Amino acid sequence: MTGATTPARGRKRSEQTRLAILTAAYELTTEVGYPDLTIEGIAARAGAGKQTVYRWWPTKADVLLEALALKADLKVSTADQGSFDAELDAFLRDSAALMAFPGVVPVLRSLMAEAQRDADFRRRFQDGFLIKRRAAFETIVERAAARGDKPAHLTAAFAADLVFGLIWYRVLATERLLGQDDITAIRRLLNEHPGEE
Amino acid sequence: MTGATTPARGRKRSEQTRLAILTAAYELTTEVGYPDLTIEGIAARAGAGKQTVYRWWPTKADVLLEALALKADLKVSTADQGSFDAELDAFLRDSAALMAFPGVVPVLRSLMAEAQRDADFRRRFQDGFLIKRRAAFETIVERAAARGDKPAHLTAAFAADLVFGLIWYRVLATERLLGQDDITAIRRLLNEHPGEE
Amino acid sequence: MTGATTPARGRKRSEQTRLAILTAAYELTTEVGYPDLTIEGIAARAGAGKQTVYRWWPTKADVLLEALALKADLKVSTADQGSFDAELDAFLRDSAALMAFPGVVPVLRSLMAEAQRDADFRRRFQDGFLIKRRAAFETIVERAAARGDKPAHLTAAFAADLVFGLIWYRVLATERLLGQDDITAIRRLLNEHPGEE
Amino acid sequence: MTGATTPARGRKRSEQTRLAILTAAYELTTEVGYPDLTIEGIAARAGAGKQTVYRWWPTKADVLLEALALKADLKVSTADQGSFDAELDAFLRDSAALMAFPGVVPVLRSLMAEAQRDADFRRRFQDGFLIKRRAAFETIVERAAARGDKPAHLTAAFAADLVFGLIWYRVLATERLLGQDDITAIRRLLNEHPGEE
DNA sequence: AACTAAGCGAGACGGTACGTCGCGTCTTGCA
DNA sequence: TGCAAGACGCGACGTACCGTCTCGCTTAGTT
Repeated sequence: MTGATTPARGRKRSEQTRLAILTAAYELTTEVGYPDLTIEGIAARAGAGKQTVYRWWPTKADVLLEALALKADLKVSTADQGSFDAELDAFLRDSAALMAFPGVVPVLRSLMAEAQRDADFRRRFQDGFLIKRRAAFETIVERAAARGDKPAHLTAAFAADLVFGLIWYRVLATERLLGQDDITAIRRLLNEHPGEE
Repeated sequence: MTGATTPARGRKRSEQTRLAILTAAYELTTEVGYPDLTIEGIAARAGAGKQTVYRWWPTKADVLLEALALKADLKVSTADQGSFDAELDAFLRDSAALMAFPGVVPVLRSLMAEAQRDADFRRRFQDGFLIKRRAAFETIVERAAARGDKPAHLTAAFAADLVFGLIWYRVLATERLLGQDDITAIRRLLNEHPGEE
Repeated sequence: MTGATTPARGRKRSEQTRLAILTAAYELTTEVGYPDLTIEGIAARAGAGKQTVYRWWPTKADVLLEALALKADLKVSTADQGSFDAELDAFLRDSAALMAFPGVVPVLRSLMAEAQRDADFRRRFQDGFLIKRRAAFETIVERAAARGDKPAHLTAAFAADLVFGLIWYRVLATERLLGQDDITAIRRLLNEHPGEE
Repeated sequence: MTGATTPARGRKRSEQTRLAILTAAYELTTEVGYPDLTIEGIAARAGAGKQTVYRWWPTKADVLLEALALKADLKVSTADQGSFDAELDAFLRDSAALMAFPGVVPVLRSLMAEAQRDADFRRRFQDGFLIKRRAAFETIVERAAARGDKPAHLTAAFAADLVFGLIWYRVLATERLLGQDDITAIRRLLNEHPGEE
């Protein structure tokens, strides 16, 4: 049971409006950029009232966070591929693919930026995005450990910090996105000499 | 000569006002947070006119970037310490020390966030902060390479991406700042099996 | 029969809800004032839905107009008292008594104000309130004329304008309500030299 | 001396903008009516910012009150004309003329309506309009008293209540404005038999 | 010493988005 | 069909800052 909430009186939330708002937010971000994205603009483009936006999302960043899930495939493969290296490769390719979706990189930048400004959104962004992806990665490392496949001295947490650090640093601080050479370099780094001496 | 500008007629820029503005900006950021930092607020707190702020800085982020240099020691040791590992250790300790300055972490977060929103400021932030620190780190790696001290397969650029990635990821995406254990882990990672072929 | 409407299908109008709405409107007006009186507020206080209010009254002013009849005694004595002066006295006392009902003066002010803004309500207010009271007064004057009791040069309409003008002006433009001295002054004015030619 | 206010620093108020706002308010009222008059609309029509309106006037009614003085001739003749009746006649003609100005009657209705809703504006309306006109009228009556020209039993205050009551009642509660016959009737009423017995 | 530029604090200006509030309409499900 | 609940499109509210623009004053050189 999901709680004894009152049995849903009154008019129901319009799914059509919800989608119109999410789409409008995503498109507007790519068109005018996040700083010029406004709740007013989202509502106007979606043919919705401002109140309707405010009723369901606390900030424009939250709209965008939900829109991201609607527009881009956020799934990360964590299937057992037999070896740590193969799973790592799959994970990194998935990540690169996500960022190749049109509009995703600017949205990610904007959300991370917003997370620096708004402590409440920071938490929602961590819970709704960062932690999920991190958990997927850590699953891989832990399976590798169970398999005896993992380099020594490499905790799952530290490996995650390294990998996500690299990805995010590239996005936030440089203009160089993750390429095949980077994937190769990471795989070599994390696989080197799994504590054999 | 950097241009034959007319030899400074009229009243000179007030250094006192400049410092008052930088101090006001830094303090206000720690007090109310970057999003609630306003040019109006800075000017009022500094006892200055808005025009004076706009005359010398394009955005509030630029004021803060300059204030950071005023308030915190941005120097990084790049002195030759004989070994890559020793210099790496010194560099990481310097970095951790910078972030221990009161108010520095919130300011760094805010500047990086602003760099995601404002493409012009992004460039100024990269040139005025990110690239400088990166150059210092790369100097260390290159000296190690010259010394034959550097791990194989590790370019200076990739090492820098890894290290700064880790540092920034911790600041931006988590609440865990760089600790002694992290420094140890990085040193081990970057020193492992130096050039075994 | 007033029309061959289908003989009332479905649920009947709830008298209880009607009274709850009228009472809520009246009380809210005295508590927060007419400008802050809202349909939403009335419905909420009455435990009714907004739709129910809109179904039966076009505007909040109309609710209040009906509530006035519920809360205050709107009856004016027009009984034949033998003389114009006696009937005038009774009429003026009734009027003063009405305005002594708690909450009546603010409501009258609000309704008259609304009548200036909304042409449709203006008509309903005139028909449902102003004209009725005016008719009562003119009845008195006309009976006086029939009796030979009426001052010369005094038409019923002009006398009504004078009397209602005085009463309303006091309410709308001053803080001085009608007192005994005013009643005396009016009686003297309207009775002076009755038909001396 | 008009007070030791600080000696006017900063940019001065723009008289041009002030007039544009007053004109816009007056015109909009005649075009869309007072209820649909909005500060936003006034500012937009005047080519001004909303803040500029709010800086100088507390409510739209105050804008209109000041606009009235700009647009209509509010002067009332109180010159000594030798007799009470002549001065009364002049006063009533002036009043009728004011209300013949295009747009004045709707504005007066709106201001009086607003004075019923907003206690603060009520005071400003009384001080800035009602009391001034009343004072003019009472001057006339008092001069008549000094001249021995005034009817007995007629105080200046009561006469003012009667006259302004009639005028306002006509405007607020009826569609019949003050005409020549009304002026005649009032003159007769206030002049009749000046207490000669 | 008089003149001429700036720089400066102050603050009014035209804008624009904010987040809130109430409007009047429209489901939705129960009586 | 009436009704309570409540989501919806809409649009004005009054506020907050934006970045620009006078103002009058101060502070330097330049004549």
